[in-house]
Amino acid sequence: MKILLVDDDHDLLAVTAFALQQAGFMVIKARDGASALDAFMREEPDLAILDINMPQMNGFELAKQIRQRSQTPLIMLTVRSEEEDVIRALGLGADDFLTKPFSPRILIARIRALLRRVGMETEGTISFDGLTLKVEDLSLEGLGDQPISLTPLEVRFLQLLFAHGGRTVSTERILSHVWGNRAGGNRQLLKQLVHRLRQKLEKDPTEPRLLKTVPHSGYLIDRDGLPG
Amino acid sequence: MKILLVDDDHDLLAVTAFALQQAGFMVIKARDGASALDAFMREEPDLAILDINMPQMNGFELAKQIRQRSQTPLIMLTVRSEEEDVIRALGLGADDFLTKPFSPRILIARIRALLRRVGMETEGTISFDGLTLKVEDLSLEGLGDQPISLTPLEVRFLQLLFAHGGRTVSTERILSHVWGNRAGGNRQLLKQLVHRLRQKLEKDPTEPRLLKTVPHSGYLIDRDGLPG
DNA sequence: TTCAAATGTCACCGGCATGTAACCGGGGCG
DNA sequence: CGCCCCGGTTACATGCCGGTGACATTTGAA
Repeated sequence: MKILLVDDDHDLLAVTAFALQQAGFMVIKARDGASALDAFMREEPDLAILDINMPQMNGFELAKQIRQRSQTPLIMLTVRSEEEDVIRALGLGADDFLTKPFSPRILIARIRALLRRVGMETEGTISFDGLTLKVEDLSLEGLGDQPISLTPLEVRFLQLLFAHGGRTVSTERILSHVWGNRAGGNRQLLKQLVHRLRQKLEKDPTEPRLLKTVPHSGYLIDRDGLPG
Repeated sequence: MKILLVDDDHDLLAVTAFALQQAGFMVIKARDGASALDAFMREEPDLAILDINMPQMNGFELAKQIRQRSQTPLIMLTVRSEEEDVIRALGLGADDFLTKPFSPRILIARIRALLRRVGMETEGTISFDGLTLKVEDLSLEGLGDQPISLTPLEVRFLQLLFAHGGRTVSTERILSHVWGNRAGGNRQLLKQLVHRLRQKLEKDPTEPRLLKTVPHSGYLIDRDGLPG
């Protein structure tokens, strides 16, 4: 999991980066808005943490620039705890906001919560209406007596559908989530993934009850399709 | 957008609920964990805000119970700002965490950010007089018992009519909205779209009650044509 | 290195959404 | 009366999308 960390305070940058690395994240560092945007484009991090007060380009502008390009989760930091700042940051598209000084453990907990919400968390489990997806075990429980073992791609796919709790997820979203930008809009990849997954999950893969297609839109996990 | 608000402090519950209603949310209130869980199952809110300190069942346990069933966005509240509480709450599946006292504006901003991240902030549905157009699902509910599935073009068309809530929309406007510039003023396209849509929506497509023609002008959705 | 699982690529099919053409009937109008 | 514009209707053509099976390639563990 790759995180872009942007702050002009050298010491804080170092100590926060260290904490994140301890927690198992790969950290890209930047010290001003311009180079941060550059690094963002080059490295394509899974999440970005931006300080608001910076030379060159401040955090607000940087957040705006990033949001124009991608939906990457954003957490913003500031020393000031002005109400206006928080509202402005969240309004610009930031997902969370922390006031300095903050505990590294809390930052990490919030990162995890955010990654979980976007379906990118690589630890723990996600449950949905009787089904439990064990991310680390690559398995899904709650269908038959036996847990069903999954492949890494299948887990990433189900994570996204679970995180959206029964609502339709568009094919574009799925493609970018499972394959990243590398996918190149290749729908064939998704067709195969769905096909293979249905062989495992559905009693009758011809008539899907759980993993349903919404034509010209996307896919969804359907609670009505569950036994009982 | 329906929000479940749970807090045992009567005054705070009232004032927060009021602020949320002002912001345009529908609020379900509960004052303890047990009845909150009950209300959650019954109302199926789009988001829940839980206080941690509560009689019967505390916020942690409530969050855990909810998370076993669904991925509904959760925001947790507490007076104590203990680091352990925050980490525990986020670890249990909460998406955000606020320490009392908090500004209602910030709560609302964080709600919006969360809904946006989950994809619920977008115009996912448009309602008009008992009819609900679900854009993501390409479906229309409120006519028969079953939702009616639509095509992408039909959704774009109905989006425009719904947005104009019962007023006539000119053919030119429809053409450019549904087909963009590519339409080239081709009336035939619209004729077909209307015809096919009436086959789905109208009981007697010969005698339209819902999707009416305004000769030499355009089309409109007619509330009088609705049952009941 | 070897082998099996996971993933990517190709080709094809069937169905449906959409586009296109032709025709019908009414009404305004000369 | 005869013309034509309009909206509705029927019929058919076309292309895209999703599903499927077969096969190639990559990856990872033994």
